[in-house]
Amino acid sequence: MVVRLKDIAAELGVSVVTVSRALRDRPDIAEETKAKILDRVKRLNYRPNLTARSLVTGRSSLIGLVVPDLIHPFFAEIAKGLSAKLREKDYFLIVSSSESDPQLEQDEIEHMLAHHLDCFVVASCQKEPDSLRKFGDAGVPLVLIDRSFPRFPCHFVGVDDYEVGELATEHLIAQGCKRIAHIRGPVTNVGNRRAEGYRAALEKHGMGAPENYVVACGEASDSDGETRGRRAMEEILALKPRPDGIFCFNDTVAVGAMDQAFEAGLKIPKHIAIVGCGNFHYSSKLQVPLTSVDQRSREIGERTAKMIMTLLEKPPSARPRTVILKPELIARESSRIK
Amino acid sequence: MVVRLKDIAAELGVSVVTVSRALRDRPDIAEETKAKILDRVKRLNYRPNLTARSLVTGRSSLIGLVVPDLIHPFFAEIAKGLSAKLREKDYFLIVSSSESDPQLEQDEIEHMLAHHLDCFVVASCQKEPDSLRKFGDAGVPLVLIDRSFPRFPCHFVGVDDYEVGELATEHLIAQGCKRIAHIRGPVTNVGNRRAEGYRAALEKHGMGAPENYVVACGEASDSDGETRGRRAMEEILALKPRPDGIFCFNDTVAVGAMDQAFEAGLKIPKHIAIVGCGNFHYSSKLQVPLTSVDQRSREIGERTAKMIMTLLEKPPSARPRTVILKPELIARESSRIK
DNA sequence: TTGGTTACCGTTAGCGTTTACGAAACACTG
DNA sequence: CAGTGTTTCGTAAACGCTAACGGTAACCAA
Repeated sequence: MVVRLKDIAAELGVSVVTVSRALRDRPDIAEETKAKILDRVKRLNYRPNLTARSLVTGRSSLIGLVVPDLIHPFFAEIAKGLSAKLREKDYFLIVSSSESDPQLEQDEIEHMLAHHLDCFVVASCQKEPDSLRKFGDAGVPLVLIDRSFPRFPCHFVGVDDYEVGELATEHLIAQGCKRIAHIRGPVTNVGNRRAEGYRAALEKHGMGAPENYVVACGEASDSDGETRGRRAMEEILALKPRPDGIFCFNDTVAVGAMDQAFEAGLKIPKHIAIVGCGNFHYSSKLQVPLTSVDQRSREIGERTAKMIMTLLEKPPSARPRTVILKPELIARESSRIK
Repeated sequence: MVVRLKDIAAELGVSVVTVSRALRDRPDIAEETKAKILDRVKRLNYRPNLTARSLVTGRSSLIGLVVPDLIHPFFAEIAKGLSAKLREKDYFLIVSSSESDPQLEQDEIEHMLAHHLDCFVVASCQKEPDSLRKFGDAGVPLVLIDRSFPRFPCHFVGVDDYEVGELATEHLIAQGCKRIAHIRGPVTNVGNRRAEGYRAALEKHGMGAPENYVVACGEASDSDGETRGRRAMEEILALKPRPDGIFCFNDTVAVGAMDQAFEAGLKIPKHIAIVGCGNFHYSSKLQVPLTSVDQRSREIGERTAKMIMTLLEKPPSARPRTVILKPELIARESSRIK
């Protein structure tokens, strides 16, 4: 049924190795025989069994991608950019969604390791990086994206989240906001750094913010981000004096926050200015187009692909490689106070 | 470095096969030895090499998914539902985005076939199904989703697109629209069936529509769907008398169409009612919340996973299995005429 | 001629696992 | 006690491919 190397070899009266050589474009084969073989290969519609090849070469041409949520535009963009670049080098992407569940993430990674993938790309939802050390043990390169860990040196591609918080807050200040609140994300490096950037920007302008101006909304990257945004906004709207500007952890949360504000009869940006993060492709289409900090998801995917290639081509270097992209603020209606 | 069956066998003084039996929970092994082996397996953190297993069993536990666009919420949802269900049975998903390019789709499928996946799930952008016949030749089950082909019997999961067109159009009629136009999608089964449903609904109510009320916008599933929607809307707005209701091929196109209407100074739904298709998760958050026909993407993913399981467990049956889901209209502001 | 190089191709031995088969030990039957 | 069945294990072969090595023939320089 399915054609093997052996079949082609038998038909042409050559050895299996010779056919293999022709297919992999090896130098030690005569042009004439090579042509003959390739012709037959094409006519028989032969496809090399990559599983078998993988077993002997130890390379599978498969890359693992584990993200918290595949629907989330940020990760979907990354997956797309990554997949597109990898395709050029004949690599495939195996994806898995951890649903922001650290245990599930661990299980999936453990399972993926059994498939002997060439490299892993993980946007990890772990609190501590301990479980990620198994990659080192297994000798498989790991590239973290979006989220890194302090004191865990590892290849990384993402934006500087401190800068994200700073950028958003500076913008609100420039728009004339006096009382700027923050709906912060989970207690992870990302959440912490954005909050730090937010505080730093305020202090730089001699503004500061009371403790209760920072409201946590939990694991905001999953699908109920909107609900979390609504709940956080409820708290914020109860504050006195009411904040006049909010930096939201991401656009999903911002959408929920805006909904809640509308229900309370408030106008955006007149009463409250909103800045989100992620610049999802629908953020410009919202009822009130949302100002957002772009996280360069497409570039993250592409740069990650590039990093993987150098990682796989060159001998494993001890030094972790890092690509930090500059976030970019896209100003829209939701923060246009003037 | 990496532990093999052989290593465990050597440490315990048993044969490789015995260890293999313990791991796969085979009956012909003593409980005592099995416990001893499993204990050692756990302590050494052994992971079976699934590549090697795959080579001999002929099953890889990998499923291929090829869709036109990974960012597209419809396909992203499908990927998520599929991946979640497959995980329960220890299957992984290899994804690829064809970018709505038939040639690219063919190449990717061809390449994927070399990896000896257990099953393929394809939302094909081919005009003709000829290139899909290779699955039959290769003996790999194929499940088409979202898009099927007339006169090409194949496993299929999706909604009835004729019904989609009918449902959307009936709704516009019920809302009191008198001149209903259609921004149609590509000349594929999906595009054709929706247009047929649209025409049928009109005729059923004795309305009909002039030829130029149907405007094509091309391959609308890719990322520039909005631009295509705008261009199509331009044509429609030039018609006299101007249509008062439009059924758009999908929500992305509808967004573009609405933008164009806004720019022309029109109000939605007052001057023109809009119905989209797909019910993307942002459609309810738009400037004017969009009425849309839900395509049950999550269910498609899950039902596809279920179908794959029966396909892989049971002997290959000749009869193609088909799951046709009922589309559901979600009424929102964009068509609320009263 | 001899020795050395090069071009080309085959033989052998795996890669890590599973399947098929057989053997040993033991218990049970008549 | 021979014969039969059952339980538990090992040996050998295979899955389809590639890496490593060896061998042959042809050609060239000394």
